[in-house]
Amino acid sequence: MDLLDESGEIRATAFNEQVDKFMDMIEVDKVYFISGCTLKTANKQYSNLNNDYEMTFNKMTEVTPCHEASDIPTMQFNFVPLDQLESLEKDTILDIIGVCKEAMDVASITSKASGKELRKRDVQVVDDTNREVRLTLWGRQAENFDGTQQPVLAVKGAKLSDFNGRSLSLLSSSTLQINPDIREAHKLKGWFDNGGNTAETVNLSNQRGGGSAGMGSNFKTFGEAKLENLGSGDQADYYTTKASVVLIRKENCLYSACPSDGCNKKVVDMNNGLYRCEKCNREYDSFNWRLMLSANLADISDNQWVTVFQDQAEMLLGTTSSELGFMRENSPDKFQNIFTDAAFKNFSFKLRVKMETYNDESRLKTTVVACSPLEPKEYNRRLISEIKQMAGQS
DNA sequence: CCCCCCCC
Repeated sequence: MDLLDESGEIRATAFNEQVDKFMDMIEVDKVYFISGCTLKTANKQYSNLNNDYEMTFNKMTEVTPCHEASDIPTMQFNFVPLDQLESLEKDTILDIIGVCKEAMDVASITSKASGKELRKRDVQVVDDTNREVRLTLWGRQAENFDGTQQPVLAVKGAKLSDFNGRSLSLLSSSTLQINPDIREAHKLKGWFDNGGNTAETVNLSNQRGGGSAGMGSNFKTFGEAKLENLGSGDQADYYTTKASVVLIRKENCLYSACPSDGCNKKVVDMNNGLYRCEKCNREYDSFNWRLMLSANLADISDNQWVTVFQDQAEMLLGTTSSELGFMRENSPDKFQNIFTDAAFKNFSFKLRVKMETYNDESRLKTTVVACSPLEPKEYNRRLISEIKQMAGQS
C-alpha cells in the first residue's frame, strides 16, 4: 500500500498473517494510525514514491482507523511531462497526466509467460508538450474504460516500456484517476479544449524509420524495403506492410506432412497405404495436409514474391489445409474458387527478409511471419501521422 | 519475505 500524509508519501508492505489480519480493514482513501512497522531502504526499481524508505508490517504492527477530521491529501503525483519519456530508461516507474485523445477497442491476448487470456485496451494519451504516447490498460480497468469524452488521465506508477519507441503500461500497483479534480488536470483540459486537441503532436509510440524502433512498427512499402536493401545483412530484417494479394500459385501449395505432433516434415508415400517420415524415422498410416504457398503481393510501390506457411496461408485463403486438400481431390471447382477469392484482398503483413544461398546462387527470400486483416483505425492513424510528418518536414 | 505485472 502507498501511504500519504501532509508531509509526504511512503510505501508499506504486509505479508501473510499481516495480510489476513488487516486487508479487510484497510481501504483506499481512508485514514489510519499505523505503528510498529519495520523501516527499510526502498528499492527504487519498483517504486517512484518520493521516499528513500519503505515500511514492512510485522507482528508488532498495529493499524487503527482514524475517524477524526484530517486534511490529508488523497493522492500525490510526481508527473513527468511526456516529452521526457524518450530520455528515461525502460522499466522506469513514473506518474503521468494527459488527455485521452483516443481509445482503442478492448482486445484479447494470451500471455506468453502464463498462457493466461488477458484483456487489454490501448489508449493514446497527449499532453501540452505536444507528445503523445500509448498507454495500456489491463483487465477490468480495460473493459470498463470509456474514452469517448476524451477524459484527462492521471496515472501514478505506470511502467515505461521501450516497445515501438516509448509506451506505457499500467501495473497492478498503478493508480489510474479519470478526470481528477486537481490543478494539473484542469490546466491540461483547458489546453486540450483550446487548440491542444488539434495541435500537431509527436507520437512517442509506433515510431517510423530510424532503424531503432521495434520491428512491429517498422512500416515500409516494398519499394522502400528494396531501396534500403533489407535482408542483405547477416541477420534477417523484418518489416510490416499493407499489401494486396495479386496471385497465389496453386501448384505445390499443399504437401503431405508427418502427422506426429510438431514434426510437419514432408512424408514419402510408400504406395502401400503407409507414409514415411525421414525425420521421425518411421511410417504412419495417415498424413496431414499442410500449406506452403508462393504468393505475389503488391502495394503502390512494387510487388514481391513471398512464401506463406500453414497458419498465415489458412488466413489468406480463408480455409484450412485439410479442407483444401479435400477440395483438391474431390471438388476442383471449389479448390479453384478459393484461390480466385483470395486475390486482391488487402492484409497487413509482417515480413521477414533474408539472403539465402542454394546451388551457389544467393537470393533474397521474403517470408510472411504474420498476416492479419487490415485494422482500418490503426491504418488510418498511421496514414494521418505520415501526412503530418510530410507536411511538417517539407 | 515482494519486486510477476502480461501482448505487439
